Amino acid sequence: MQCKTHQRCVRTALKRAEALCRQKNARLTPTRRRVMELVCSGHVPIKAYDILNQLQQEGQAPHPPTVYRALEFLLKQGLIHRLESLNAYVSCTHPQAPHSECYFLVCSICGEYQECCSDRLNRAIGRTVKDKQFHAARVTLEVHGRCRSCTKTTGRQAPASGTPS
Amino acid sequence: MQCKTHQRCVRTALKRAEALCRQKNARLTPTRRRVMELVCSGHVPIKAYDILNQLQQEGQAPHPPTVYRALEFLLKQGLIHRLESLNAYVSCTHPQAPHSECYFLVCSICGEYQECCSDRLNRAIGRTVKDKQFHAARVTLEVHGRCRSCTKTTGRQAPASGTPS
DNA sequence: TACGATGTGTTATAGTATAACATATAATCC
DNA sequence: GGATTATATGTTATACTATAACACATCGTA
Repeated sequence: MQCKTHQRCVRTALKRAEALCRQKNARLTPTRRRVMELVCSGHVPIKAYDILNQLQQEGQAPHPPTVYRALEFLLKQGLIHRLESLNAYVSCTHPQAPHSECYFLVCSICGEYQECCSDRLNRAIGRTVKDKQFHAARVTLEVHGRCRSCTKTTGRQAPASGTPS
Repeated sequence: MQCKTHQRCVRTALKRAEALCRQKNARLTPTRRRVMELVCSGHVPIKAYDILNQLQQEGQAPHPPTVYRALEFLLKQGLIHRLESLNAYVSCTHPQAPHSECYFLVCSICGEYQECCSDRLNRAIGRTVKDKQFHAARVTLEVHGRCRSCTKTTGRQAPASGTPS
């Protein structure tokens, strides 16, 4: 984990989500809040059906649409992102910033991801696209490989999914 | 379509695929060849089940694994690519070149795609990744937007899927 | 020809996502 | 407050995407 006390990290993210929704006059209902919390709960992308299973263990017995609707809401508010190459969701690390494009580095060993926004990359993509006289609306950039700590500790194994930090 | 006579374009791609497989001692069986042909048949990404349906209309009655195996083979040979953001497949425009990374521009209006390899982009991604001390193994870069001709002809509609060029 | 490797057929099922319609809750306006 | 509208959720069913597992066939070669 990149943070020492991940619980605090989650609390912060939720506080930010609440503030942002209030500001946008969007309703962060209990279900949506709980889904947000689950997406934040690790530094690892989470799948829709893992969220569903988790909710079902908690006494609620929601059906898939409930989860997908919550995810859709959170995506729309910019609170989370979807990783296309994994069919999985991650929380946005800077939801308050009016962000252009976000890029993701995903470690194939430990499963953790980093989100990065790079002007350099934006410019490079912008130029390439412009060369082709293409008008970009949405950019998906996902890099899979080994993160720093997994490159150092070569044989490192992926932790059990859902491990708290 | 970007080419005048798309049939020739397909023939060329198939010839290239044959040569490449011969060279690599890989077996381009009739099924694989036919799947390759279908992937090449438009400048539009094609879905696995569209391939399946097409094959089923042709008298063969293959099951999903047949199609996915053929796709897997073609991916492995570098003859096609998978677009993660669409769950769809496209033929590679330069299978013979030992290519590092390929980027895709996909038009949301007409559905056509362009494949581009850019050293500039490679460098920019390489630098960003290096900054994070990340070791990249696979890069997914897919840009959705409007292609040149759809930007010119604003109201242009997507052609019926499967239209030959 | 016998053997191992590779490719295909077949059945079943896992995993991901949404359509469509009913019901409930919240926000607004009179 | 009560009617009205908009938004959110519940529920059922189904569509779409992909793979596991095992049987059978074919190919290349010793």
